[in-house]
Amino acid sequence: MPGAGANKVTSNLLTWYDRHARTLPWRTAPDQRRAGVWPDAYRVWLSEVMLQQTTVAAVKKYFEDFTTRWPKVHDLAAARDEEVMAAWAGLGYYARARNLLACARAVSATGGAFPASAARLRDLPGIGDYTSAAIAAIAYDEPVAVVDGNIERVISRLFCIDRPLPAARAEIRQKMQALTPQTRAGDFAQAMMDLGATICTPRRPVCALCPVNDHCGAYSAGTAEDFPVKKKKPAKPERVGAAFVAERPSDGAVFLRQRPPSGMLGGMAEPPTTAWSARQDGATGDEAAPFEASWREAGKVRHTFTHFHLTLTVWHARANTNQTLDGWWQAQPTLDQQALPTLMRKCLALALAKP
DNA sequence: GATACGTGGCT
DNA sequence: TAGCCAAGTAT
Repeated sequence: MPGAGANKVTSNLLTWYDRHARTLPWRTAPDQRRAGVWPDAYRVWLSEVMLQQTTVAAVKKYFEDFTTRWPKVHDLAAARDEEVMAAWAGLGYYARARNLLACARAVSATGGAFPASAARLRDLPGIGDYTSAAIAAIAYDEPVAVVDGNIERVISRLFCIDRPLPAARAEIRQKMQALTPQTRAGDFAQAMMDLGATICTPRRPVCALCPVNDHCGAYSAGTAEDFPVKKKKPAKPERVGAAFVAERPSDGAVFLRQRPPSGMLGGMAEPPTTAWSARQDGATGDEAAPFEASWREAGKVRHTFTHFHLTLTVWHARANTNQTLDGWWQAQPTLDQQALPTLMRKCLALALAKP
C-alpha cells in the first residue's frame, strides 16, 4: 500500500546501500563515514555541478583532471577563465563552468569554506534546489530532501504518482522529505540515487532485486515502467549555418575566435561560424566568410543540441589575412588545449582531415 | 510554468 | 534511426 512503511523503506535502503553502494571517485563509502571520515565539501560541490544532466561515466575523467590541477577551492578560484573553460570543454552546458568559477571565487573570497546549510548554498551561482540539498546532505548530513531525476523516478514509482512532471515535483519533494532520516541523510540520498541508477532504471527496472519492492505501489500493480509520467517534449527544429576553417600556409595554424560570453556555447572558442538560422534563410555559402580566400567546401557536420538539430557546412581555405580580426591563430598541436566544444572539434576535424 | 542550455550512450 | 535519457540551473 503506497505510503505505508516509510521507516521500513528508509532502513531497507540504508542497509542495501551499505552492501551495494557504488564506488565513485568523489564518494566517501558508508563504512568510511561510519568511521568518522567526511567528504571534502569542495569535491562534493565540484562533482555535483559536473553531474548536472551528465552521466557518471562522462564526469569521471573531468573530475580527476580538475581535482588534480586544482586540489582546493582557492586553486580553482585563482585559475584563468580560459584555462577552466578549456578543461571543461566537451562536458557541455558551459554556463556551468562559468558559474563554477564564479562560485569558487565567491567561496574563496570569503575564507574558502563552503556554507554549511542548503539554504545558504542555494545563494551561490550554479547551485539550485538539487545541488544545494545534495551538498548539504552529503557533506554535512543535513536532513534535507534531495530530489534529482533518479529520485523523481523512484518516488513516483513507490507512490504511483501519476501527475506528470514537472508539476509533480512538489509532491515528490514532500514524499522524499518524509522518507529522509534525521541521521545518515547523505547516505540515504545517495542510496536513492544509486537505486535509481542501477535497479529502478528508466527502462526495464530490475524490481526483483529491489530492497523496497514490497513497499512499492507500481511494483505491486505491475506498472513500474509507466512512471514517472512526463509531459511530451516538442520536436526539435532544424537549423543551418556555416563554419570557416582557415589554415595559415606558413605554419598550419588555424584561425579561432571567442564566442560571446553568454548564449549557446558562451565564452567558448570556435572557428568563425555564421549565425545558426532556421532552414528557410540559413547562410551556408562562403559569401558569409570572415575574410576573402579560396574557400573549398569540406563537408557538412550534423550536431544535435537540447532543443534543435544543426547542420553546419564546413569551409576550408589555406589562407592568411592582413586584416585585423577579432581572434587568433592557433597552432594545430595545441588545439586540444583550447576551449573548443565538441561541435567545433567536429568542424575542425573535418576541415583538417588529410584527403 | 516554459524555455534555453551540450553531449554521449542506449534502444 | 530517432528519440530518450543522465546527480539541473537561470531567466
